[in-house]
Amino acid sequence: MQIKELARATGVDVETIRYYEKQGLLPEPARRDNGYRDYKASHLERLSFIRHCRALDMPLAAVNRLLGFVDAPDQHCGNVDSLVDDQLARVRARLKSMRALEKQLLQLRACCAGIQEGQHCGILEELVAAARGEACACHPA
Amino acid sequence: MQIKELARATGVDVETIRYYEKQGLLPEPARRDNGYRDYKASHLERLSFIRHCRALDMPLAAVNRLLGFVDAPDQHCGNVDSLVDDQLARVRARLKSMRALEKQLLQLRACCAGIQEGQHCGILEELVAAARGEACACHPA
DNA sequence: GGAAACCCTGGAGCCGCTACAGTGTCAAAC
DNA sequence: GTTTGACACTGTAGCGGCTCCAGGGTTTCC
Repeated sequence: MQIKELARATGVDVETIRYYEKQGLLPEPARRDNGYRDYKASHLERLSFIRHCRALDMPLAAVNRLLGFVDAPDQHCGNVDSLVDDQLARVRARLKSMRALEKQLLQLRACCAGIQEGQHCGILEELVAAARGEACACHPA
Repeated sequence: MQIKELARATGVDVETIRYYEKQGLLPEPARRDNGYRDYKASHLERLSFIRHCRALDMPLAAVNRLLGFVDAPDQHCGNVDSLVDDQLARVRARLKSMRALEKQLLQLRACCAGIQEGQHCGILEELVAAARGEACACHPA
């Protein structure tokens, strides 16, 4: 299988595949006489695995460790568990701050609602006030 | 005011302040005889403004445009409005995908619940199955 | 006069790609 | 046989928003 076929089969960009190889996530495939990479089914599977983990937004380092467990399946499973837990914790932390952010932006936007009379922009005034340390709509005291 | 004082007053790292200057977000301050930067109150205010926008997770380019509106306040306010709207849309899109992610990770973690008998790791099996294109807990068909 | 704490510049590193430039190879069409 | 086009290769640079480091200078305090 040429790289393009692997790319099509997995939905991963060609450059990304080469990048994963360079990062040691995907084993180096055999080469044809012309130097082209020649992938086997095992590469496809491994690449799909990687993409699946990436779809869960795991950092490549975590994916790499997971691959290590796949390769050495007699390892203790608790390590896998904690990788997933870590990822979950990261996602939840981000969710929390994103929710706060949404609220702040909504409040900020409300400052501008319909005024728009040239000189006075409620949003800008809010932001400038906030920069002066005063209470602001998005970050109330 | 020396850079360290400005850093303390705003909670921004010294290196980050220099970075903002290099990026054109913070105007170059006067220099003392020894070459040290000498900041004024206006710098403090501007830096606070930048940090406030960054706290709303606006990209620096958007912050820069906002600063332009601050400097030329007779601009039409609708531009400011749409900057905030864009940011809100970005945040909401990320919120959506993060929520999906949380769900997926929860389902994945449930595969492992308490089994842990050496050889069989539910999570790994899930991920490997998913890589084979089968339905998986985190990404059901 | 020596140590600690500050300042400077310029450049590299982080993540996970993405996008080149410059070159080589192969298959099909003319 | 040659020309086109799609594919392949390597290596390097860029993105954002910092963060850290090396290698130097300055100030302050004991």
